[in-house]
Amino acid sequence: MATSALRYYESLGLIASTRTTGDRRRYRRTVLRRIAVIRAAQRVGLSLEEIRDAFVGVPVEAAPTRAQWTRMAARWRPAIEQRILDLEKVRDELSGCIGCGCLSLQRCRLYNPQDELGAEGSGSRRLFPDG
Amino acid sequence: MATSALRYYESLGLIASTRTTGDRRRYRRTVLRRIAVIRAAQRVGLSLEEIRDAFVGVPVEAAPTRAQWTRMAARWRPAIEQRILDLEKVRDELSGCIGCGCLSLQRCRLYNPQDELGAEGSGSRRLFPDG
DNA sequence: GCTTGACCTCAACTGCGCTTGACGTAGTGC
DNA sequence: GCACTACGTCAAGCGCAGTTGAGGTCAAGC
Repeated sequence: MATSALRYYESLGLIASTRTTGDRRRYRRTVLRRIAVIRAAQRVGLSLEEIRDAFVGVPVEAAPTRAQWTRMAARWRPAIEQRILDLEKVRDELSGCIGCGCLSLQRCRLYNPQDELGAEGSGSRRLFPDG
Repeated sequence: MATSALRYYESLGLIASTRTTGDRRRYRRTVLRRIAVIRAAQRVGLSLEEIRDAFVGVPVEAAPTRAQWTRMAARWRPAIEQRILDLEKVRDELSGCIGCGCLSLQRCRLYNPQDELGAEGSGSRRLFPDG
C-alpha cells in the first residue's frame, strides 16, 4: 500500500510509528496488524472514524493483549453481520422483485425496505427517508 | 431523498425526467424504479459510474422491458455475491484469526488473502499489493 | 566522494457524491 | 390577489480518503 496512506492514518491517530535516528518511520509488528484490520474494516464499509472508534481500548503504541483484540473483534461482528444481511436482502430483492418484473411501488420491498409507509400521501422527498 | 441528488443523477445521465409547462421535473414510474435500483446498488458498494455501466441496454427515457431488467439484475448478481463472500471472509477471519490471537504475518489469511506471497523478500509498499 | 532513490514535512490538490448559496420563477393556500 | 414555499439554474463548497508536489535529508551502491 502507499506510504502516503500510512502517513494519513498516522495523522488520524489510527496507527503509530517509531523513528530511526534519521527520522524514518519504522512500523512494529502490532502496527502491521492494525493496518490489516483497518483495511479489512474498510472492506466492510466502515469509515476511518468508525474504525478509530472501534479501536478504543486497543493501545496504539504497545502490543495489545489478546483480550483487547478479541473485545474489538466482538464489537465489529454486529456491523459485519448487518452489512451481510443488507447485501443478501439486496440480492434477493434484485432477483425476486426486479427479476420477476413486479416492481410495484406500493408493495415492492426494494422501495419500501422497512415495510412501513402504508399510504401516507405522496409528499416529495419521501423516497428512502433514512438511507 | 434530497432533490439535489436527483438533479445530480440526472446530470450524470443516470436518470431522466420530463418537465411540466412550468419547467418542473416529473419522474415517471420507471425512473422511480431506476432510483430504487441505484440506491440498492450503492448499498452494495458500487460507484455511480459502475451503476451507469450496469444500466447499459436499459433505456433511460422509456419503460424498460422485463427482459432488460432481468438482464441487468443478472449482471449484478456476481458483484453482490462476491461482496457477500468478501464480508463473510472478513467476519470469519476476524473471529477465527484475531479472535484466536494468532495473527501471524506469514500465515494469517487477513494479511494474505490470496494465499500468495510465500517469501519474496521484504520490500516496502508490499502490504496489500492490489486492494 | 558522489549519485540515486527512498524517505521526510507541509500544503495543496484530486475524485466522488452530493449539498449549499445566490438569484429567479411557479403554483398552492388563505 | 398575495404570501409562501418548493422548485428552476449554475457555480462553488464540503467531507472523506487519500495523493501529489516542492523543497530538503538520509543511506546504500558504485
